[in-house]
Amino acid sequence: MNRQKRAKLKAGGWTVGTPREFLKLSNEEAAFVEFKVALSETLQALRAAQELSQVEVAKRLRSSQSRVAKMEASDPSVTVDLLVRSLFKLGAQPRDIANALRPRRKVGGI
Amino acid sequence: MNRQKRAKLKAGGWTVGTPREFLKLSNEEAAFVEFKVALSETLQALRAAQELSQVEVAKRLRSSQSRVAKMEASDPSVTVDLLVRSLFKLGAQPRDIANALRPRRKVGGI
DNA sequence: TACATTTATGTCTAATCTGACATATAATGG
DNA sequence: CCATTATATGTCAGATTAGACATAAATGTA
Repeated sequence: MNRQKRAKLKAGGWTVGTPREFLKLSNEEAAFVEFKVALSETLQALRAAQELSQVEVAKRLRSSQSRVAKMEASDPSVTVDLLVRSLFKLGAQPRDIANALRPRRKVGGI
Repeated sequence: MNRQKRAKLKAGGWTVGTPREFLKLSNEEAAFVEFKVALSETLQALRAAQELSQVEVAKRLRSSQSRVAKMEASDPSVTVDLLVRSLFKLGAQPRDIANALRPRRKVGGI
C-alpha cells in the first residue's frame, strides 16, 4: 500500500522541490506516472468531445461513475490496461493514443 | 478465467477465418491485443539491442525469467502496466513507446 | 436558500496479476 | 550424442485491481 499512499500524498503546504522530488519518484516511475496522466487526459478530452457525463460513460464502459472519476484523476487504483481498454471502447484509434503519449514540448521547463 | 483461456486458445488445425474471427474478439478487444503485442515486440527489440538474455533482463527488472518470457509472448497474464514499466526500466523513452504504438501500414492486408 | 445534477472520495469483495518455482522444450557448442 | 545455456509453459500464494456502493463535495439554477 506504500506506493499508492505515497502517490496519493498531496502537499499540505509549500514545498521547495519538484513533485518528482517531493514524492521521491525514480525516473522510470515518473515516466510511468506521466504516461498514465496522458491517458487520463485523453479520456477526459474524449468524454468532453462527446459531451457525456461520467455516468453515461460508465454505462458505455459497463463500469461505474466512481471508477470513471478515478480514471480521469489517474488514481493509483487505475491501471493502464483499464485506461487503454476504455479509450478503445469510446472509439479512440491507436494513433490517437500514440499521439497522446508523445511527449509535449514544455516551454521554460513548465 | 474465460478471457484468458479464450485468448490462449490456439487452432488445433486449419481454420478459415481470421484470428480475430476465430477468437471472437470485438474490434476494441482486437485493438487492445494489438496494442499489447506492439509493446511486447518493443521489449524484445530492446533486449536484442542490448544483447541480454531473459535472465539478465529479469534481474534488471527484479522479476523472473519466466515472466520476461511471458511479457515477450504477450501472455494474457501480462498487463500493459507491466510492459510499460519494464520498457521504461530498460531505458525506453516515451517517444519510443509512442512510435511502437503507431499503427504500421499493412501491405495487402497482411 | 433549496434542489437537482455532476463529480470526487473512501471502502469493501471478487477477480486478476506478479514473482517465483518447477519443469519442459529449444538452441548452441564440443 | 551429451552438456550447457536459453527460452517456454504450468502453477500457486500473496499482492493488486475492478466494479459497486455509500456519501461527500462541487456546480448549476430556480
